[in-house]
Amino acid sequence: MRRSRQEKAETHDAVLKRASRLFRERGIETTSVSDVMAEAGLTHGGFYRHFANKDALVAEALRETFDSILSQLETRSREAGAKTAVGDYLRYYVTKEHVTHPAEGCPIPTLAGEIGRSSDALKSEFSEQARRLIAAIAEGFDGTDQDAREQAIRALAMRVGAVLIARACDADLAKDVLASCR
Amino acid sequence: MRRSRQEKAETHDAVLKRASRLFRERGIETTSVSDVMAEAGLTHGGFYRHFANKDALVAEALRETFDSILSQLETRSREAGAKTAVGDYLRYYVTKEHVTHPAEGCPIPTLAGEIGRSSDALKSEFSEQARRLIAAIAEGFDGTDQDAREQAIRALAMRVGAVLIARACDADLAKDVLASCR
DNA sequence: TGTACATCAGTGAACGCGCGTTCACTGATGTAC
DNA sequence: TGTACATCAGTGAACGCGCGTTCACTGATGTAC
Repeated sequence: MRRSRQEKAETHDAVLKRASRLFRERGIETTSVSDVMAEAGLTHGGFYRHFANKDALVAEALRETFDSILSQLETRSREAGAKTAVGDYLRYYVTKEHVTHPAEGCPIPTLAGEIGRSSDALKSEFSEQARRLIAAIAEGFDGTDQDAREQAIRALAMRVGAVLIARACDADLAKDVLASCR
Repeated sequence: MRRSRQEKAETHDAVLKRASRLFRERGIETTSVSDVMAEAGLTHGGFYRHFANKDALVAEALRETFDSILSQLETRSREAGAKTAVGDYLRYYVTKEHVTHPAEGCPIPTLAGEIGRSSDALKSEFSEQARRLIAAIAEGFDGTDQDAREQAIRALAMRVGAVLIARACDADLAKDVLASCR
């Protein structure tokens, strides 16, 4: 039952994409290796042909998640300019759509809590990705580089907090939180 | 070995206070009933004389946590006025102290992610407590009630996001995030 | 106030369960000639 | 190009472990008289 190199690469990619969605939807600790493999149509045993352990999957899935978000942002930026791209992203960030569909959304509100309690290696991976996102958002702001970066951090932080709170609230309060942070 | 009514109440309170700290420090899912009981100097078996199940502990501990924070805020508000009390709280929120000591800090950055994925009952409890905190923070802002409330939500959301991100980052990025959100 | 009995706070062994990880196995793919 | 053998992707049973929860038990507290 050995698979070709290409088939292996396809499996690896599929596992990563399923993991990326599941982690954002259910959290890291609450998503099992078996869950991820089953979602990719496989059994859990084969997992260790692709990843050293669950931590390695988490790190790789995190990179994959940010890669996907950043590449969308860059594409839109080339099409319509950085200001529009960033404006659209920040507008989408505080929508009901984003709050109710974490699997397709930003990993920060869902995963940052758990990452904060995990290994330095994962924190370091997260930091790298967060820096990239902040830099991309800063492209949409005016002023000196330093100034734009600070504005980007504030814009992101407020929206991360808003989505985090909105997801933990009843519909009524969630609505107020989103409206106030628009 | 039966204990008096007062001793039972003291035990209940101790368990709640330990749970409040542990949940904020390690997260809900990652803190076991045994951990909490051991921290209170007891064995796990007695837990069910105090709580129907772990969910009930989580809900009660969440209320206890917010009660404690709000009572501190109110005391300070009576001493120095709402503006100063709220100003102090928001300043403390984005300090290194708060980032590195989650056990004594606000439960929102640590627990909101997990609460968002849990039962409606817990979300409803969280919503009630969040509304109280928002109302207390709004006391420190000017304008109409509606206006002050929206400012309070924005101020809280940005700081929740900042602390959440800072805890998941390396020291370098954490510093920038806190500085930008001050 | 004293006594007899019921109650129940806390203990520690035990339960079923799902977790991350390991491993012997299968058979198609990769490689060396 | 064909053949023989080594490799290894994926399977599914098995592992040790810690979890939430249950339960028989102990003996001090609470209550009824």
